[in-house]
Amino acid sequence: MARSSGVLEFAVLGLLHDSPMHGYELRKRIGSALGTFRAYSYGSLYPALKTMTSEGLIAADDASGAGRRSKIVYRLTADGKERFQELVSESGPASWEDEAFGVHLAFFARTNKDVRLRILEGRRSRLEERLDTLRTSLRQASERVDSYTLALQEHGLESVEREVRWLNELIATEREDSPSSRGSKAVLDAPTQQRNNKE
Amino acid sequence: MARSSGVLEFAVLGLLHDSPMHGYELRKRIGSALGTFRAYSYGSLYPALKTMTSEGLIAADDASGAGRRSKIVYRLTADGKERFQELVSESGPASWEDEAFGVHLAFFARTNKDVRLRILEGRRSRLEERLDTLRTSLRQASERVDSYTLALQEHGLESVEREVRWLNELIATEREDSPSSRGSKAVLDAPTQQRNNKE
DNA sequence: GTTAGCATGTAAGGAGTTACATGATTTT
DNA sequence: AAAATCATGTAACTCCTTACATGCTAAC
Repeated sequence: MARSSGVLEFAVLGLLHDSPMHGYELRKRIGSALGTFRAYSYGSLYPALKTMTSEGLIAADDASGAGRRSKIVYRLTADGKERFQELVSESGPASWEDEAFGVHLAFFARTNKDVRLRILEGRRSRLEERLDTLRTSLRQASERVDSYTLALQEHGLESVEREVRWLNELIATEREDSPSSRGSKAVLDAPTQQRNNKE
Repeated sequence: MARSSGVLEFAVLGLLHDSPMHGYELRKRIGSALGTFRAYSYGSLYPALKTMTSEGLIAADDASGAGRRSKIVYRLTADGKERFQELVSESGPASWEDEAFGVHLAFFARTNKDVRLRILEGRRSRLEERLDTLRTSLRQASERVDSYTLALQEHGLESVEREVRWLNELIATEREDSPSSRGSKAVLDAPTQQRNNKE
């Protein structure tokens, strides 16, 4: 029965956590809450809402008084809240990927500090891997390719470098206010978990 | 018969333009030529090569001497060259989208200056629209959302601003060496074409 | 002789968009 | 009363990935 999954489900749960909403509004909020980086069409959203309803994660308060249609307000169920807690606490490799990282960050306020640090540091280590690859390929490229391709790759490299610096600031801020609960050493040493490196 | 389309086709044509290659190598080159921003699996590439062969855009020099399989070298046909010229000369709205813009830039060396300027300026105007939206939503967000969501949106905004500055440099360079062929005024005034603004 | 990397391919399915179809409500 | 925008929904389709299956070739 079409198991719901991914960023869209996560975003819906997170937004409905604040307050019930109908699909149309949900869609706009997803677009702005997730920054630039993701917008969904109704063709994705409405079927997803149906699936999630049938899974019991959300419930439709169908506001049709008489024969009218229109305005279905969705709210989170207890199961939905639980599911959201699961998702928001996930700090493994999957949560440092581009899209997933974005949603996680958007709902950071509902996580605890240890999880936040693990995700931020995980993300950073993921980007550092990418920098390695990029720098290597750029060194080789310098002699083979034209100036445009080079410019493109350099710009890409600098973007990643910028994100790393940005993460460093976030991590520093995170450590600053209240020097972290016990277990801080474990957190500091945490990342660089083995990831499936097929390729 | 499965009309081929999009970034992958474009990239294949562009790379085969340099020299014949087999699929395996094509895949690696696509990954590096297109910077970070796109990599395709074999599950996409090989079927695409088949389709393109059946369309006559590329031809398979099947190097199987006797009963052996393995190593199919693809090369561009006359039709393929023509198709590539069409694609590379396309400077309309579609070419300023993220992915499309990336491929276009990767093959900029095979375009003429007028096309390059139209694409760069188109891309810039597209990003400026995005900046507008982003700045507006950020102004509203400042009072509603938590510091993490804010940080995410600010970082997104700055990334776009950076790309605009980068484009400005590319455009300046483009204009610098040889002050442009006749028709320069038309080129300078060109962009901001009406785009389909449904939303 | 076995592991690693080169090389090609297919089937099933996931995730999302576009285009269409419909209707309610608000604004001008 | 027309136009805009709010609101919901579906069907067809596109594009791509994953997982699997196969075999060659070089290096250790």
